Amino acid sequence: MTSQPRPYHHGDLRRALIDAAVETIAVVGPSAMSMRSVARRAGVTHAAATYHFGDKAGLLTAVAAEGYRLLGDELDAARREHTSFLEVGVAYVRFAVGHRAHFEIMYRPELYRPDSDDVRQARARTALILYGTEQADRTQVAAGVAAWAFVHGLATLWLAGNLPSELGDDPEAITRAVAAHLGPEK
Amino acid sequence: MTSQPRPYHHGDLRRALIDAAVETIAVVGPSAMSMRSVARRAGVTHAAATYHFGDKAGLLTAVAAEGYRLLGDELDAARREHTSFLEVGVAYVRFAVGHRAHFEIMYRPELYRPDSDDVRQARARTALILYGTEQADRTQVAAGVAAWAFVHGLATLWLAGNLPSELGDDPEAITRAVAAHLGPEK
DNA sequence: TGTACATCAGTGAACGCGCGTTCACTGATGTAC
DNA sequence: TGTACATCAGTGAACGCGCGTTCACTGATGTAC
Repeated sequence: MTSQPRPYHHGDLRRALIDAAVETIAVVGPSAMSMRSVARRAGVTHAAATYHFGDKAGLLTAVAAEGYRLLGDELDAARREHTSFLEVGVAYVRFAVGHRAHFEIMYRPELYRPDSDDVRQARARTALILYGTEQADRTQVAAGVAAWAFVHGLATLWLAGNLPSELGDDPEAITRAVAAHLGPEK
Repeated sequence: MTSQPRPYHHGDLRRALIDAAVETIAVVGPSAMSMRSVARRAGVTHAAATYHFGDKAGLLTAVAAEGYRLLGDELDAARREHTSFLEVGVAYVRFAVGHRAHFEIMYRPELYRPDSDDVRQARARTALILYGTEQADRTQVAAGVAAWAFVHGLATLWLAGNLPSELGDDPEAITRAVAAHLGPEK
């Protein structure tokens, strides 16, 4: 118990505020998150959050950028570890379920600044992995988008509680099982 | 110009309030919609909205139920008019793009009462069309979910502005083009 | 090692605002006789 | 056709609340000499 209860200088409050934002979003949802509730959770005056991020959109921009970075890491790792591209899709669903708060912010661009350099770079890297290559032709892009749409839809439906219960409650297993039934629709 | 400027009794304010809610959501997004802004748009005191729907969740429940009903209608029509199941998927995407406000509310169950009878019935009908039959076996359900996830993901990515611009700007055409590249992933 | 000073990090109070809900009310409509 | 009365539909004012942002401030840290 040598820790000071409330050091005036936090050490890494920026980091702590992002974590607090993620935790808050996980509990109350993306639209109910407030600067004040985040600061409260971090044990700090709410003005401190504005000091570090400028405004609310600034904080959420940091969350979104971190989300894209984490997603890129996980997709990249999945691609290296498995020969099956399906496992990249499974990693996508695993990310969405495991990092729900990040995921929900990322796909609500009206809440942050999707054009910030930080976000654009991290997002471009993710897209690169999903499309396979930098100079993808139209066919490669279409194939990448097909896979992306499938896993994104599956993750979104899962998070919203819209998947039928017959499929079980393991989102990764569901992904593998359902993917087997994909096919050009007739 | 025989219309009275402000009749005390509206005639069908309930209907008008739902329309106003949908329009407001289309403009400011689902989380920024307020009872007051909706009433303002309908040209009515904000207390009138509470009178008709009980509370804010009540109004959004009505919007969600109407959304599921409209979606069911469109999917049903597509199934009757086309032999290709793909066109049911295209109808799904068309609905999402054409009824963005309804669609965004429907998949944010934390904003309304997804367990209300109204919503449950309309949602069940939609699911029925997507799964094909009432006593669907696990394979049929998995195939239905595969198709549903794909079009849902495509619609969601489109609405969030996340699809690469090379694919053009016609969501229905994109759906047909991209669906051709679906396949059990290896 | 000590001191002066600049910069950084967080405080706390204040601001004006829009919100959802409640409530007593009144104007309009419909029905019974 | 007329009247009395109940019910319905919407009003307008008030409530308390949490919010994002601003700002003068102070405590803590780091650096130059």
